[in-house]
Amino acid sequence: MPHSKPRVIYWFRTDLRLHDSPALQAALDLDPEVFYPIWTWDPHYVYRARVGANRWQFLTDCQRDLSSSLTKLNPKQKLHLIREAPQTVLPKLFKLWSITHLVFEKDTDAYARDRDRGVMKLAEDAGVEVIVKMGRTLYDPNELVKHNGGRPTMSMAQTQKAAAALGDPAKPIPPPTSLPDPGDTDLSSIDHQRPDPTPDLNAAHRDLSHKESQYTSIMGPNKDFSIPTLEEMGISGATTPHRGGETIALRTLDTIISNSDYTGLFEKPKTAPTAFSPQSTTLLSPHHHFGSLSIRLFYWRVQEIYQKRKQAQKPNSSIPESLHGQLLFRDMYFGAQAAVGAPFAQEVGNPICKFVDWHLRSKLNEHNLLAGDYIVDNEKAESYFRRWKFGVTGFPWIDALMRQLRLEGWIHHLGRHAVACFLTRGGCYVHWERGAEVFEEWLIDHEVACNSGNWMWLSCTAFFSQFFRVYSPVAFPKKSDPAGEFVRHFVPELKNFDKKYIYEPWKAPIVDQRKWGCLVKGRGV
DNA sequence: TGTTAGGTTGCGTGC
DNA sequence: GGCACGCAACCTAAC
Repeated sequence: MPHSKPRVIYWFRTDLRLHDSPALQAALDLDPEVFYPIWTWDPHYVYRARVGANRWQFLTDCQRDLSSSLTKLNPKQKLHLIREAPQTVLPKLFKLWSITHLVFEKDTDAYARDRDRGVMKLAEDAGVEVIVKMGRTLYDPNELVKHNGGRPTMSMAQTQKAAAALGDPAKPIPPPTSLPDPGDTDLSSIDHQRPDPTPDLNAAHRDLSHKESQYTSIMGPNKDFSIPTLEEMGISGATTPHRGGETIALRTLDTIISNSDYTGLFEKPKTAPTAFSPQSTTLLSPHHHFGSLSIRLFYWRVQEIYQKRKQAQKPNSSIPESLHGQLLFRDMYFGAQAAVGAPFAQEVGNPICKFVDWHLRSKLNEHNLLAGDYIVDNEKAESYFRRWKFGVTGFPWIDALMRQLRLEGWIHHLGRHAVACFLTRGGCYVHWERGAEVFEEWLIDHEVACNSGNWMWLSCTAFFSQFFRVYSPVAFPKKSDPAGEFVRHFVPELKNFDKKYIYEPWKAPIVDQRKWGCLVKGRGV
């Protein structure tokens, strides 16, 4: 039976918000007869991407918050979380729900691009119209590249120039004030396809005493499209204090914006990487990753502050150190990624990445893409790598950062510089791809474009080449934390050490080491 | 085709 | 404590 009004699936992915969503707006502008906000619980991310407990928690925080916001707009609505791969379940939904339109925000990562290309073909086959809108960055990365002569955006100067040609970023659009009903949602007639759980890159995070049950039923254990719990994922050990969701994101943004001096004078290089509780930067990056905060809303609210301060003749910081600069850096990396494509996250086949004969090179698959494993060419390098990962190098500054990363899923940008420099050109000569994989696993704000870009930057393989600028694990943290409070917090075995030795405890006399309760250098070593 | 200046965020020294 | 300077295996846009 032909339908006069559109029947729309809105496919949420990394755009977990209602405010300033061009794609959501486009879906609602269709004036749908029925509207299905869905999330597909994709086995690719569950098993084949590296995602630790803290990021799973952040994601499900965002999903729960979004779902409750949808319900507030229409009590019949929620985020319909469907536990099957999008590639297999979407065609079944198109048919079952007589869908006319599929709408989603563009995702620029390699897997997502392939997935979306496939899904668009399936939609075409089913006679479903697809609407895709860019909403993740200040500028469409492809447009930035076009205005950079078709080349990857490799510096802030290039990015600023291309951005200037494109004009101001779009103004944010308000959230919807109402939502149409969903139609019939029962999926029990669907032939549920459960994924193959092997190989499971996240096996280390699964608690073997719990059996995972995330894919047992397509609508969840209570057949209500519930968001999977960490228990259902078989994952335990989320330890981060940083929580997700649009509500928290908007509240955090308000707090930042309400501090005119902080917002107007923000200069990244002057923020302390040793500050914790509270941190010295905004901690909004995970919200940008999951889309619980619009990048354009942040940009324009900061712009308002700049304007007001200018009128009051107060100083403002400027790009690249300013808050606007931080947002533009993100666009620079997205632009570079867009021009390079899938090899952006690796060295081989990546035209912007310089070859260095690092230890622990990646194994590649038949397409010359990372195979998920690496070659141990050198036992010492492997040992350095493992000690780096788990925060037992013996350099307190490095160990404190890596422990904070594992525990909280976030470390300051300059802390990331310090540990990345240390693992690669600064000390261990381990391949930057190893470090990037650890960040992928542990960061709650992991973003392929920014992560790969920053690792190439710090390893001097792209974007940056002044190899002689090395972060000292002793001198660098001293600048902002001479007493070593950060180290004392995250490496508590050193908490009694005198500040004279806090960054190089091996220099403390053995008698003092005994007195302070931690023997760094035993006799005979 | 050559030269030059500049690049978000270094360190150690000396004043 | 703050600043200037040398270090010196770079890269590349702009002229």
